[in-house]
Amino acid sequence: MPELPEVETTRRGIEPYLAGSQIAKIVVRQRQLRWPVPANLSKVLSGQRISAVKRRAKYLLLQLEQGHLVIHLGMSGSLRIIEYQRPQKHDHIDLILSSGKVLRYHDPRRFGSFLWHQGELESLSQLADLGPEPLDKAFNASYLQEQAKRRQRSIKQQIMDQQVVVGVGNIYASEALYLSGIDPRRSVQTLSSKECQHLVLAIKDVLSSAIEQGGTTLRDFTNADGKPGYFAQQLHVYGRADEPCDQCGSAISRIVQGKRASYYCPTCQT
DNA sequence: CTTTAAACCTGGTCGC
DNA sequence: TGCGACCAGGTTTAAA
Repeated sequence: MPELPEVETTRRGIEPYLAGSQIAKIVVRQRQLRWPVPANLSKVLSGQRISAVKRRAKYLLLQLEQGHLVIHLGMSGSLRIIEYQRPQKHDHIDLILSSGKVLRYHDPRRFGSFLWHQGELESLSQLADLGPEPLDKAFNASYLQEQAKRRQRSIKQQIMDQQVVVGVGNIYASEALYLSGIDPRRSVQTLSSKECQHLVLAIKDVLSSAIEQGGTTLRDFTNADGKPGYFAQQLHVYGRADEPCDQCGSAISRIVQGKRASYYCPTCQT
């Protein structure tokens, strides 16, 4: 389910349990994820202490003594902290702490990943070509306009490109374009600096408020039965084809761009 | 180099 | 109730 807010919410949820604690062992029930889970993972990681729980883009990074455990939730992955109990369907990996608590990885579609990376993060290929974090100062209007010169494509595809800016997935791309009043089909080069400014602010807004709302449900995070603290974000256009626009009442349109659905208001977004 | 399509998977929904 | 088609929040890799 994860876009950046869900990943950050997950990070905040698991950090208190993981930071400073020691890994007892790792149990892998299904190693066929996006990439195969390393066979010797438990042997390599057992006994190591987790010094920090970090995030870069949609990757979660568990900093250990000798490297990082690199976790991606793909399209359907989730992590939660539980007291040990019998694994359910699609509970692929347990990271068992010395305390007895378990970090359990669940992922029906298995597009996620669970990798061990020894040494410096800079040498990790998955992180090498990523753009700035959306909530960072480096992601601003002039940067976005500068990036627009490099390629010819729609603004929707531009902001979903992880090399341009990380963490903007299909839902929040549509939402941010709605909030800034920009038609998703517009070519990047046609955006004025004012429009770039609006779009950047909208992206920061929609992501940070989603993270904030995630925080309000974090108390549910350790619930054995429940989903991790995912939240019902108020969505203006995503998934609302043919429903009336909140602002003007026009029917929301659904189109396909780069094989992904885009939703927008044909009246408010120009 | 850019751009597009296919691939990795399971599960839910919709129409017949 | 069953079956096929299509859809799903991501990213990499191959092909054009």
